[in-house]
Amino acid sequence: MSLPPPRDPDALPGASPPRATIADVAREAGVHASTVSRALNPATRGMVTEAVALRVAAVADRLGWRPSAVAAGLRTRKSRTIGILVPDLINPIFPPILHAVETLLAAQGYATLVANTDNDPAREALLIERMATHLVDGLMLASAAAGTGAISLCARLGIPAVLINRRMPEGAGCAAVSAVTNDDRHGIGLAVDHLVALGHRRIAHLGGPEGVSTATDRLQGFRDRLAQHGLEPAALRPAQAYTREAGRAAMQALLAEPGKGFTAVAVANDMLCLGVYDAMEAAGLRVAADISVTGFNDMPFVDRIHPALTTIRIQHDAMGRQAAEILLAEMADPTRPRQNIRLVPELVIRASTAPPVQEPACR
Amino acid sequence: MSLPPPRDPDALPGASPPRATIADVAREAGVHASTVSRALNPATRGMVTEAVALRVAAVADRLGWRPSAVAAGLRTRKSRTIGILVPDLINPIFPPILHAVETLLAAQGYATLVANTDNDPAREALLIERMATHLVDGLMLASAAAGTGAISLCARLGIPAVLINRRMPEGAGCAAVSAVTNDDRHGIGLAVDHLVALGHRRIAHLGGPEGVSTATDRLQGFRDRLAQHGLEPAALRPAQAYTREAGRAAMQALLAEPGKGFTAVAVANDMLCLGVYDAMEAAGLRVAADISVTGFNDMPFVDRIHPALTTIRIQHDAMGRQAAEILLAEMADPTRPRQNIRLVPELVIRASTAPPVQEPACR
DNA sequence: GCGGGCACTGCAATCGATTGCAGATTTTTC
DNA sequence: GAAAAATCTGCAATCGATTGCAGTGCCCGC
Repeated sequence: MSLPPPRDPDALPGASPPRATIADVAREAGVHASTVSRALNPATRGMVTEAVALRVAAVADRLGWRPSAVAAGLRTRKSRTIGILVPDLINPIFPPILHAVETLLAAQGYATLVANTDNDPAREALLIERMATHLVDGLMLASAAAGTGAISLCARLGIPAVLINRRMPEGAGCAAVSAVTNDDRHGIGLAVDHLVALGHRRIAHLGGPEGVSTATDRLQGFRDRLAQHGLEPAALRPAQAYTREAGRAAMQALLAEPGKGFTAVAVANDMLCLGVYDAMEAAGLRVAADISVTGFNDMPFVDRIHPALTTIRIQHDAMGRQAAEILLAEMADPTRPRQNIRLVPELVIRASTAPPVQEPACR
Repeated sequence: MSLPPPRDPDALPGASPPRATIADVAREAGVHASTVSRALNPATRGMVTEAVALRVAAVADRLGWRPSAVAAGLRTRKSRTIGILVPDLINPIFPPILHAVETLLAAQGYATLVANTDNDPAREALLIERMATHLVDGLMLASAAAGTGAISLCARLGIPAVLINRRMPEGAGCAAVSAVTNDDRHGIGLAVDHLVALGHRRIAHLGGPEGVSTATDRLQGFRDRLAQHGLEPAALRPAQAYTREAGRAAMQALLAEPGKGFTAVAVANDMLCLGVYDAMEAAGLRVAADISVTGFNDMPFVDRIHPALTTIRIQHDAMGRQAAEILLAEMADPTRPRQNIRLVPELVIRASTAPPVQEPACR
């Protein structure tokens, strides 16, 4: 077991005890610093005699030596640090993903640098630059939206990156970066199938913010599946952001739209659904009874909102793990072919969907 | 504006373009590297002639030079990185706190290393060691529980630390570390007052895991305030952890307890309340109508669960900001007296509390 | 018994920036 | 106009670990 380095008896209360360095260990063990380095690094340990390795390890332990990731990083140009950018940690779908990523990376000895972009491309670029400054070995981007230069910035900086939950549009350098996403088209299709099976014919879509792959894919999937059922969208409207407030505003607008009327709305994201509930409550409409609502993500606690949300469950955990694994693999071999993984989501039926009433509640 | 460094035309696809160093800038600008360093560092820029500084800055910009935090850190022993340890990022009270911390620190040029301890003291110690390895300038601990050596480990490693949301027990080295917490005793008192005002006389407490300051303070506050009303606790039971499942188990046990019976339960934490709702549903009891429930934290979305939770709202944002400010101040001046800040929470009345029924629903 | 080969270990350079010190230049002052 | 002071800038060491190369010693085979 390691002991703390001996405290300097007359050290100032605020002064930290000087950490033992590799040179201290070398002196104490009677060998050269380079030998210490080799003995203590599992990868090079075979290069030194067993006896020396043991002695060095014992001394290092006694002195409480800890490697300096900074010094090693300067020489090796690797920091054993991975950066993770999320648009907004407050959105509860991210913590589970992050947890999976962090757990896997920590087991491999990596530390994770986490930052919020707040959906601001300028801030995103700044944070990537800053992470480059800290010499991150790789980046996980849960924040990338079309048009932000995030991917090309990473490429320019020479930082391996993978996308989580979002992907680049087909064609546009799609092959340049790996991504682990949900099969968003299929997912929203499940919601449409469910609503149609319940008897709904006038179905609206409340989408995500433009430029975000989850939004465009879900919109696309919505139209396609509806068409397969021989139906037309009853109404379409994107939210300004994936927030509760944006969901409320968009639903309010949808309800105010003249004409058509709809008996169900497939919403692009659970967070938006909270706003949809708010808007419906304000308009005196009942979820399920008047208008059926489906979400997307099955984020924590939506089983406890009222009425419990019918939604599409995604694989947070697998998403985080797979993305981390791909990143590690690409760091080890940058020429590795890029991957585009789609995890398949499933429908979770709860209480926010019901057969339509005869007369559409909304106009 | 900064331009990317010129691409090497025959660079391998996987090869990253070599970053410009301070020496490159020095050569190009016709000055010594030390002058470049001084010219580019805002703090030392005054030591250099304006004209030289401008010229160096121009060259640096043209070459796309970015400082290497790693190299600078090696020399200065500062990484411009702050570590943050949370017990479990999935608990939604942490993301808002983290967001506030991250935003404030990022504005000061700090990056944040985030890790989950999963409530495991061994993992916590390991992570602290690893962060020390990465030379973090300071640590924010949202995970500290009594008995873990986290604080003394930080002290031994010479890393300034502040506690968030949790604090050390009085006496036990309480002065050794600053903490920003809620006034948990007062907070739970508000819940008790509210329940008593509604007419409840048989009130139970479902507490947090033992050894965690939020749990002991809230328990203490519960007893004290109840005593002030001339009442005794109807029942007391700690949960094993701050999780939904632990809440369910504890509530189930509470409901099975023979004797007394209670018409209301003050729960130590919103997350536990979700489990309480689960247990009551399973037992065929209605929240509010049969047993009133109060939470703590006002975490996101509890206004949308059914029935909407009456709870104690804490100041996430202020908590994060103040803790970050204190940490920065203590990093700048380690002899600074420690602070113990208690933020005052407020009661948010929703639908999970109601006057008691005549006959206690539970036994 | 001698040379070749192998297995260790030490030497010294290196990563990229910072900083105490000293030298050089300019400015100030008498 | 010279001495003193102030202002810049360069030199070189330094932070702590890694690693290519060279050297030493040992073992083995012929």
